[in-house]
This record gives sequence, C-alpha cells and structure tokens, in this order.
Amino acid sequence: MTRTPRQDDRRDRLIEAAARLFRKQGYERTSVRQLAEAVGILSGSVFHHFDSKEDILLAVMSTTITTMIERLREAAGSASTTRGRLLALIQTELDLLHGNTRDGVSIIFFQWNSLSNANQKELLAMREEYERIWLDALQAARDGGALNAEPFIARRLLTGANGWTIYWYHRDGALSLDELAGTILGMLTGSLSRGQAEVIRGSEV
Amino acid sequence: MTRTPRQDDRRDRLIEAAARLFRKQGYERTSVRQLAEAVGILSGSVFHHFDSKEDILLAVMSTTITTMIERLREAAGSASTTRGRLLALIQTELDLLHGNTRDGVSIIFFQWNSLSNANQKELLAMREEYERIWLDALQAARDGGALNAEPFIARRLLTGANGWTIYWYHRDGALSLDELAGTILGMLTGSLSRGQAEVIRGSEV
DNA sequence: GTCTATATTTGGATAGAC
DNA sequence: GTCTATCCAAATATAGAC
Repeated sequence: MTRTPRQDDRRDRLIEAAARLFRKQGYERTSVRQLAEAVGILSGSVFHHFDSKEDILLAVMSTTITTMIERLREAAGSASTTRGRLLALIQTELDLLHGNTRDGVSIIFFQWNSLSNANQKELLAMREEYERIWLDALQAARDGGALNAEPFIARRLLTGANGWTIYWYHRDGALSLDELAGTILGMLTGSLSRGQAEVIRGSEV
Repeated sequence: MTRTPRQDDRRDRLIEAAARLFRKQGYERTSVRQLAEAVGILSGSVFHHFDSKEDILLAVMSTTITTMIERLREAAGSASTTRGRLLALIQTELDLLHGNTRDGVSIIFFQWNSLSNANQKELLAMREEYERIWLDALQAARDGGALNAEPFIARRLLTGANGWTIYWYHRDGALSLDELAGTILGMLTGSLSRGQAEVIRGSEV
C-alpha cells in the first residue's frame, strides 16, 4: 500500500471503464487509447498503473470473481432448505449478471478465452471456489430427491442458461429477475411454475 | 457460376480453415496471413476470393446457418409426437454443436458480435427461420401440457445450455450425446430420467 | 502521475507482374 | 489465381521530460 487513495482511485476507475468497454466491444476490439480516454488520461499513462493491456483484463476478472464468491456464499448461507438455497443461488447469479456487477461478470462468462493460459491458471482456484458452492447445493438437492440430473451436468447446463441471459434479458421488460429465477428452478427441479419464487423462498419450503 | 470447380474448391477450403481457426482462436486473433497459410497460399491471394476478412466470417456463418436450418427442419419432420419432436431437435442441435459442423456452429453461437451490424442484419432472417422451428415445437409442447414455461423463455434458456456445451462436453467421454439430450429434455419437460431418450424417440411416445 | 514523442510490430488491404 | 512488394493504419509499449 504505497499508493495514495487518489491514485488507487484512478486505477479503480480504469478497471471499471475496462469492464464496461470490454463487455460492450470485446477485449480485442478495445484499445488502450480508449481506456485512457474513458478516464481522462493519455494512453502512455495507462502503463503507469498496469504493466500490460492483459493485466487490466486480469484485474477486471480477479476483482469480479472475488465479488462473485462473496455474494454466492452469502446467498448459500441465507437459506435453510435445500430448495430455498438453490433458488437463492439462481437469483444471486442472475443478479450478478444483471445488476451493477454486470460488466465484470459478463466478461468472466464470455471473454475467458481472451485471457492467456498463464493468467487463466492464475484465476482457476477462484473459479473453482465459486463452482464448489454450486455443486454442494446441487448435490444436496440430488440427495434430497429434488434434482434428477447429475449435479456436475446440471451445473454446466445452468451455467450456459444463466450466462446466456445477458444476450436477451433486460431488466426493464415485463419479466422480473425473480420470475425468471423461479422458471429456472422449476426446470431444474421439475415442478415449480412461474411466480412462486417468493413464496418458496419466503416460507423456506 | 463463372468459376471452375477447382477454384470453388479453394474458396471452400478457405471457409473451412476459417471456421476452424475462428473457433479455436477467435475471429480477432486470427490473421488473414494465418488463413492463407492454412490453405497454402499467401495473404494477398486471399483477397482474390473475398473482398475483406469480415466477408470470410460472413461466408462461414451463412453456409453454417443454411446447414443448421436444413438439419433442424429434417429433425422436426422426422418425429410424429410432440415430445419426440422436442427430443429430436435437442439431439440435432447438440449434434450440430459437436459433429462435423462444430466449428461453424460454435461461431454462430459465440462470435456473433464479431460481425458488423450490417452483416448481422444480413443473416437475421435465417436465424429467425431456425428459431421459428424451435418455437413451433415448444409451443406445441406447451399446448400439450409437456412444457410449463413460456416457449420464448424456454428456448432462450435452452440456447444457452446447449451452446455452452462446447466449453465442457467432449464426445470421447463417458456421457453420450443422446444421454445428454435426454437429460436436457427431462429438465425441460420435467420428468424424464437419463437413458430413456432412445426409448421415447423410438416408440414415438 | 501524466505528457510528449516515438519505437516497434502487426494487421488488413492493394497494384501489378506472372 | 497466385505472388511480390508494399502501403497504410492502428495497436501495444517505452523513455524521458515535466
């Protein structure tokens, strides 16, 4: 911590701008000059804060995964039933994908391959920590009879279904995130109809 | 058709190589020089066959979507029951994603944004034709009581779940594509357990 | 910590000979 | 239809002044 608060602020703003632009345009189609412009400096100055362009992507992903783990862990702890926990995880992942963490989370899902193998390896432990929470909850659901499929497979199908929502779901539409979460839980566990999400979570059925 | 067969062949080989490299490396990280090398010519010669790099991506996507529509239409026609048709569509989409059309289809799913808006518009009608087949089958399933969710929503969740398989499913593993299709159908319609795919499709239940 | 200036590389694309 | 040669633009990154 040799930096002053003001300098950290600039670095953080770069990470924030990068997340936004990487999501909108893709990592490869976003130039360092654009990142610089977004925070009001020139391109050369960016390299005072980061060693390379890829280091910026790494920073975006790293900070994002940290938040994802935190949020998911909270959600898992907040529910007392197997089914309620599953719903909470789904709601949380959807909120991560569409709330104010959206930019970074989208990048984790869909721009993973823009990261070099070395840096992917760097983040792997964190990704696995996140997935661990999911797999535990799905395994419990399976043990309790609420889930028919293999947890491993169910999670991968769910990852795709949830992640893909960034391409079509819009918060200002008719469908609420909680309704959507309820639909997804219903498919996963095979019985819930839409709109019952709150009920289940509230009463911890 | 002013070209000789041999020349068309060269063009086709470029499209094929492009599909493979775009999938493995991404469109932006693949250079025209690499494409040329893959078919044994120099970079300048590529522009005899295509006006621009993006035209190659467009050609990959266009030929791919044509195949996708063909295959899906066949599948829809081959089944006589609602549930059997749904299973056939799922199996077909998974096969498109993992069979010998894999490269192009992966690109359709995950590199759509590398295409300029103008060219996206060019392909939109074909994409919609493909989705129409899905929505009709899902609507029928809903009318018949086999599906609880809105067809529109179900299809989007399914698109994500199926597409995402390219990141984790491998044909040489323990799980067969038909088993996977069965699991997915089970989730979608809420009751089928794994391994019953063949039975259902065979007996047209 | 930012700027100026620039090194260096790479990429898409073109013109004209063969 | 391919090659040679090259143009031009854009990008990452660096060095040193302020």
